[in-house]
Amino acid sequence: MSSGRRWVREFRVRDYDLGATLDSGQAFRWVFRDGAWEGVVGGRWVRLSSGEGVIRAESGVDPGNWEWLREYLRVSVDLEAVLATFPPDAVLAEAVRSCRGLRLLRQDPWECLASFLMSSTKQIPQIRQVVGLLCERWGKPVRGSEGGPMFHAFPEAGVLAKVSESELRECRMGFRAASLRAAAGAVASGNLDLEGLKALSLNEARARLEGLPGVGRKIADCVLLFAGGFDAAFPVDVWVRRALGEWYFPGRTVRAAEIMALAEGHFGPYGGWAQQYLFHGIRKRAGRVAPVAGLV
DNA sequence: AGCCAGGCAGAGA
DNA sequence: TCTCTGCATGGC
Repeated sequence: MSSGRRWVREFRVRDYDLGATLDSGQAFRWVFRDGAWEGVVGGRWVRLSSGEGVIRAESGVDPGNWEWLREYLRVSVDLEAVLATFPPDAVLAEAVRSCRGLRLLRQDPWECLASFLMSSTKQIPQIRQVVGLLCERWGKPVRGSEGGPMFHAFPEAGVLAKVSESELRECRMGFRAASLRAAAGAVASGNLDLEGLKALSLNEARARLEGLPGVGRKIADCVLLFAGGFDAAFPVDVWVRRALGEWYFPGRTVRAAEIMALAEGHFGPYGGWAQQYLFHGIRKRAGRVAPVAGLV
């Protein structure tokens, strides 16, 4: 083991469940090891753990002023204020109770888009595997500490744009490879300005993303919610569809249009957060969530 | 062994 | 506008 210098920063937080946040299907690169979460954010390795009213971040290389991590974790978001915007219904109250401290991250738009492009009809552990393979093969090497083991950043769009479809398929992503390659080309060429989406309306930004092959309503909403700052974007996947159907329309079959109308109209300006509570809540109930607790 | 997974797009009704 | 289907791959 290296005994070199370590940089540490503690963020004062309350009601922040790091495990639920990092392992609820928003991001796919966090690994829980020796009591902490290890990952790479914006090309920087970091190790996160929960303490008494704080999130503790460590790195073995100079992290600068840590603002990149504060932004990623959205430490300054007032969760109580977010929850106060939720409609007062019993279903949502129960979901919030079962996932106390779950928060949304602010991720890099390219990593988020690419990851969710590879996600369709895959289980979360499988998505993690595919993303991991992609990073190992084409991501820039990153060290967590002087002389320590090597990690990898998420591959840049410009790199993936030059990779052949069959090489991408070697990362086990199957038919999704062509879409990933096309998206990488659009981003690398400047044809699609992901940062610029943040200045658009939700509908405009969504339409831009849906212009990419392989990106429909659901993947677009994931990117807008998890990376674009659109807290009202409400991705509807199989789990959320199940939760809305079972809990808001119990005992009968529901048409897809009814689900979408509820998703768009019921949950308010932080609907995406409500969506994440419903998603994590029903997956928890189904036994699909690893029991790593840690509410600060 | 067969069904399902943080979907999408094209075809046919 | 709805429903059906193929697409790759792996977990359960």
